Parts: sequence; C-alpha cells; structure tokens
Amino acid sequence: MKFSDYKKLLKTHELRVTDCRIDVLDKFHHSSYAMSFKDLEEDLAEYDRVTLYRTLHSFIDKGLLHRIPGDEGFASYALCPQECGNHGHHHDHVHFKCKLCGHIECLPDFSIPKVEVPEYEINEQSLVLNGVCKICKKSIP
Amino acid sequence: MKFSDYKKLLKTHELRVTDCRIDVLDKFHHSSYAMSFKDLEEDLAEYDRVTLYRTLHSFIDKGLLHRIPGDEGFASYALCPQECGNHGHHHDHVHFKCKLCGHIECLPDFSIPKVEVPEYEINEQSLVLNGVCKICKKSIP
DNA sequence: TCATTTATGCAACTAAATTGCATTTGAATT
DNA sequence: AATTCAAATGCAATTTAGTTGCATAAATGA
Repeated sequence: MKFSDYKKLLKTHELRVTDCRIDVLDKFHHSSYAMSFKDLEEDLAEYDRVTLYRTLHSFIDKGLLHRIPGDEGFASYALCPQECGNHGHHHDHVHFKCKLCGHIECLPDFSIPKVEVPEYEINEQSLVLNGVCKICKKSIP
Repeated sequence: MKFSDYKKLLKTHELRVTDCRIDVLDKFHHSSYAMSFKDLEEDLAEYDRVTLYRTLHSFIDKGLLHRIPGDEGFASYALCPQECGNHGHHHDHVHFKCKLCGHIECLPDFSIPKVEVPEYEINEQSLVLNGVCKICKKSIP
C-alpha cells in the first residue's frame, strides 16, 4: 500500500491525514502480528507517546484497528477486517497467541463458532487461542 | 460454605489459613460474578492492597481462582471449577460480559467449541461473549 | 512453647494509560 | 495564496494497575 492509498483509507474513515497516522497505518500494514503499544513506540519514537495513544484510539473509534486485551496487563492492536467502519466493529475472527514467541495473530480464515445461551443476548464473541504457532512449531522437534 | 469448609479448601490447596484468605474466599463464594481487584478492595478495606494482590496470586497459583483479562485495562477474577488444582488450570467454560451492568460471569454449563487450526498447536482456549445478560434483559422492554 | 516458614503491612516504585493546556497543523473557504 | 477554525500534536503532570523490598507478625509443625 502506498501513501495515496493510506490517505484515501484515512479519509474514508473520517480521519485527517497526518504524518503520524500514515506511519502508524504503514506499520500495521507491514506487520503480520498484532502490535502492542510498546512495539509501536519503539519503531515510531519520533512521535510523542500521547500522540501514539491517541492515534490508536481514533483508529479504534473509526474501525481501522481493534484492540486485543492481553493477559500480561497490556493490550495489542491489529487491523480490522473491512467490515468495520465508523459505526461499530463486526469481528468474527479468531486470535492466536503463541506462548513461545509471544506474538498475537488474527486468523481471519477461522470464524468463531456461535454459542447460544438461553435468555442472554449475544452481540460479540472473542475467541483467543493459546499455544504454539506455525513458525515456532517448525523450530522445535 | 462455612469457616471449616474454607479452612479445608485452603489446606487441600497447600495454602495456610489466614483471615484475609478466608474473607477473600468467602467473598468469591458469595458473588455470582467475577470480581475485579477494585471490587475486592472496596469490600475488604481492612487488608492492605498488596496483601489482597498477593492473595489473588496465591489463589491463582494453587488453582482456586482464575484470571479473566478485561478490555478496560484491568482483570477480573472468579472461582475455578474443581478440576483446577496445584498443577495447572483446566478451564473449558465460556465467559460472558454484560454491556449494561458490566458484570462478568462464568458460564460453567457452556464449554468452548473446539477450533482446529492446521499446523498450530492449541493448548488453551478462552471465549468471551459480550452482550446483555439475563437480568438486564428483563429490565428492558 | 519454640523454631521455622510464610503472610502481612508499609513505603516506595514501575509501567500503562490518561488529562489539561498551549501550540501547531490540516483542510475547507474565501 | 491567505484566512480561518476545528482537530492533532507535544509536553508536563497525573491517574491507575500492579510489583518489590524489607521489617514485623502470624501460622504451622515439632
């Protein structure tokens, strides 16, 4: 994806085009894993931490990113599927967390099996798998 | 559950019997929802924050409680099913978070559907449903 | 009841994330 | 291109969740 594409993407999500947003967007598009705030901060040290946090928030609000709560006390963030927009997120994919490399991936090809709970109304489902990812599995006999 | 039962429960989980542990255990046994650290702290203000945190940790280590990472940046804790012990957790039940009352419940009668991902090794699964709980649903037409 | 181990309380600290405010920048309009 | 105004940024300070070190107190087992 090139600059003009990012620009378009931001505009269609009601977001102003700024250097920081372009760079953050670019980072996410080049990462196959969900990224923590720290990952982002290390690579984009030229921007203030607060600006990066606010960029994440605006992206989440407008449906560009989704937040994956982590069990180590901090969250990770990943690109949304195209269905997400300014009017809420519509996620259905599974997240995988590797206990060896620590990476969190979205598995867009795996959708979450529906669970019906009588008398409850279910709006969203989030399934996080924990184990050993494809790459790490190859490196251990 | 009475004092002697809590005492027994602690002993079988290799934990010393202390006032704080009894009170924390009692709190969890009387709550139908998962509790955040804040919930606990409010009700058991007589104990130091650090002691409460350490109580939670020891309970998690010994298989009495499990931790449910929350999407607002803090975790909740709930009693484990009996299968959990000193040698790891064996959870299979679904968690439900109500967007109206904010409560998180364990749904012990609903187990997580198995998802197979080729080339990946899956060790744990966590499914969190988001929506409106039974009680809140009744109070809205 | 004594000795040993473990738990507690306090203070200080770390790390994640947020808020307020002055300044700068984006983009729509003239 | 210059003007304008809302929105984005950077900085400092603050909040909140959770942790660590250490002296004291309490629980267990002999």
